[in-house]
Amino acid sequence: MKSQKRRNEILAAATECFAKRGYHATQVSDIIEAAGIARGTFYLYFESKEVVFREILDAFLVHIGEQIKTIKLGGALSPADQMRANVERVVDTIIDNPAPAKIVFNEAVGLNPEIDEKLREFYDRLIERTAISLSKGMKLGLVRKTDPRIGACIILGAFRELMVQRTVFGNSKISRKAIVEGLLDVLLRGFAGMPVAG
Amino acid sequence: MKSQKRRNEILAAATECFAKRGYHATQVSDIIEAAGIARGTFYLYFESKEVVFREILDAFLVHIGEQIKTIKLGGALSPADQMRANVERVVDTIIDNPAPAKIVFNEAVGLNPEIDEKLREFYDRLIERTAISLSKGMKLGLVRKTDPRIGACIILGAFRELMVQRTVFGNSKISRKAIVEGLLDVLLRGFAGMPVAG
Amino acid sequence: MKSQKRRNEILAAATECFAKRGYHATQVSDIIEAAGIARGTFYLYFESKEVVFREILDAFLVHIGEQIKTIKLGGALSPADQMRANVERVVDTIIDNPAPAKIVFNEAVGLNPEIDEKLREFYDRLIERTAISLSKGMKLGLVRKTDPRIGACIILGAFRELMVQRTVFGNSKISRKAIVEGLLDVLLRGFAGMPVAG
Amino acid sequence: MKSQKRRNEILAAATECFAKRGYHATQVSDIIEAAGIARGTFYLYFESKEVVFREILDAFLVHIGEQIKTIKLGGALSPADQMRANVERVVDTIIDNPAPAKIVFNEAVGLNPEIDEKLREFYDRLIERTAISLSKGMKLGLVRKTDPRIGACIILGAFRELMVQRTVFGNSKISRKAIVEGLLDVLLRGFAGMPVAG
DNA sequence: AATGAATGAGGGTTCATTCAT
DNA sequence: GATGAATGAACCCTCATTCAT
Repeated sequence: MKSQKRRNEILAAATECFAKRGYHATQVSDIIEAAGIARGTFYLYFESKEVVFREILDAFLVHIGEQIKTIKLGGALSPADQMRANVERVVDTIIDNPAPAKIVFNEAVGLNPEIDEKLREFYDRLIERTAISLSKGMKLGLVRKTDPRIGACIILGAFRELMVQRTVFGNSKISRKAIVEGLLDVLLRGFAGMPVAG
Repeated sequence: MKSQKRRNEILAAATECFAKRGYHATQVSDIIEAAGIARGTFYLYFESKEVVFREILDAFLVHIGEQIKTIKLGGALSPADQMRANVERVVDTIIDNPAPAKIVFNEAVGLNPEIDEKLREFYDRLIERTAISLSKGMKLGLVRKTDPRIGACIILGAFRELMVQRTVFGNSKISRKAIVEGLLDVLLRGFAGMPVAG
Repeated sequence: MKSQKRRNEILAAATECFAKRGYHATQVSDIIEAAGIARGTFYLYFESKEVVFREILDAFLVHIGEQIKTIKLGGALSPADQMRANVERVVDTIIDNPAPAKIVFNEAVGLNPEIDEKLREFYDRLIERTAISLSKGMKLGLVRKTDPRIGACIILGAFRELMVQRTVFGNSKISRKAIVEGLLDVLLRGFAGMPVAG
Repeated sequence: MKSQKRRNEILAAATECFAKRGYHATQVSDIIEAAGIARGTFYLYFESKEVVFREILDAFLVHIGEQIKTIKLGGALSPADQMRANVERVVDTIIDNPAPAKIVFNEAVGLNPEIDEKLREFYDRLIERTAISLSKGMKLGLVRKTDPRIGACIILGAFRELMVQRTVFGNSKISRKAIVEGLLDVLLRGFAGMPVAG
């Protein structure tokens, strides 16, 4: 109850610090100062600096994962609309949580093998799910025939880059709408201005 | 002469170490061991660990930058072919230099404000150039009308992701050809299997 | 009344902890867990961890001291029997209280100057009393002429070692009887198998 | 060579500190101050505070062990003389190295399970060897029939106590000669002033 | 130029003790 | 009396950098 609240305060303070300074540059001193607590209190709630970091990461990845619903046929929404809804939910989640997003994009890779593994798994699953969706779409004629895994990488990479621009570099000119519309438009129709032979 | 050779040996050793372990996890001890030199010798050639890292980064970014030629009209090659040539050169450069590539993708962001600034500049310039190319293409009717900066982010993000998969995760199933063809195919024509209204 | 009982519970729990893990390795957390009380409660009954330790030590030393009666002449028991009775009482006390015994043998020296001083005083008094008894015995011809303090050290050292074997190393093959008989036999008659010149 | 010398300097400084203040109370700061070196230098030669302690202990136990020669029959020296020589060598070694001796007697037990095990083994071997010697002596009629292990404990305990008095409590009134003569005299002939029935 | 022993600032973690409820 | 969350001084160890040889 109250203890949970204190825990969340520390988590929030740590998230801000990690986002602002990065993992290595943020000292436990920064976190406890930001949280307004004593050194010992920090260790009352978390085993170590690394554990806090991991928990922030985990929670955010889970949260993001929950925004992505598997696309189903025959429902009220068309596959394209379902996809758009997925994109919108994830974009909103990231825009609403810039600090953990920045941590994931910026700081998480290369810190330690376990964390790397966790991130890799998350990303692999994401690619896998996307590739499967593309494959289904191909069977239904909704998606052109391409290598689904390469396609998944392209989709996620494009998406990731737009989010990084917005979150890490703080380029807020890149609006929610521009991201969603641009992504869907380009990825669906391509850049080519006129039919390309091939 | 000989001194220049020694310098390059250290640089090479450091590149391997940074690629394998990341910036923070590689100690100066690792570098000098890999280079087969004494501790003091390292500091004869480089001011600090950070300076070596910066130099590796710089050299690679310059090298990559050199592979990208501005697309010109009216030459021997069509704009599309020039673009393809650009993509191929960059892909080859990255595939041939996996260690510095891994460093750039994995480790470079968040280390320190100066390095971040440098990376950001590099990336900004890349986006800028890409966006300008897209704009030109739009004027010529070669490229569909879209927000050129968003388009540039999508292109670079898609590209980056494919290279990360190959370099960082060591997924060598993603061949040079698959990258180039997949990227050009999808980005030019889009995923949509049939004309999309709108 | 009830308060006294709670105090004793804490004392007992602390004794077990100190005996099992040693002074430095037992944390206040161990004691309160063993006692089934809250952290603050511990400090209602004792000023500090060290004070508890001191109290355990004191009580045991007093208790041991009470088992040793000054040997008197002309009573119902011979001096030898009085000595034997002393030895038996102390052995029994130690065997019945292995935990505080282990603490005294194992942990008490070197912790802090005050405790050291207290132990030293106790031991000095023990040696003094033993030496005086030996001196008296010498005057009466019951004890051979030797340096009484050296003699006292030998007696107490031999005794101590047997008790340590039993208590600290848990060597229960060393029975009460073996200790008492062995000690009296050897110390009275010596190891020599045949009269030794000198 | 020079490095070995520095190592020994640190070892010597640490030995003094441990002897003076005890293991827990001596900080690495104390050792480096005593050795006149910087903090990092300490860790250049030893992994940790505990490792230095262990090394001091080990070296001293080995050294002591080397002073004790197995008693042999039929040589130039009688068994009694060999025993006396053993006692004299060990007493001299301890008197000449009061600091490590104090550490072994005072500080070593209860620090950590591994160290405890090592000390216990050393002591067990000592008791074993002594018990075997006593057994042999009994067969030859040189030693009266008693439980050899109890006898060994008595001998070692008596010896230990005399050395503790001298080393730990700094009681230099207990001279080398008094220790050797007192020990041999009492242990061989016993305290009894006149034949004791039994 | 090369060496490697020496340096010491810096930071994460522990745990006995306190105090508001 | 009892509780347990909060405190913060204390201390060990790391590692980039220096400098005498």
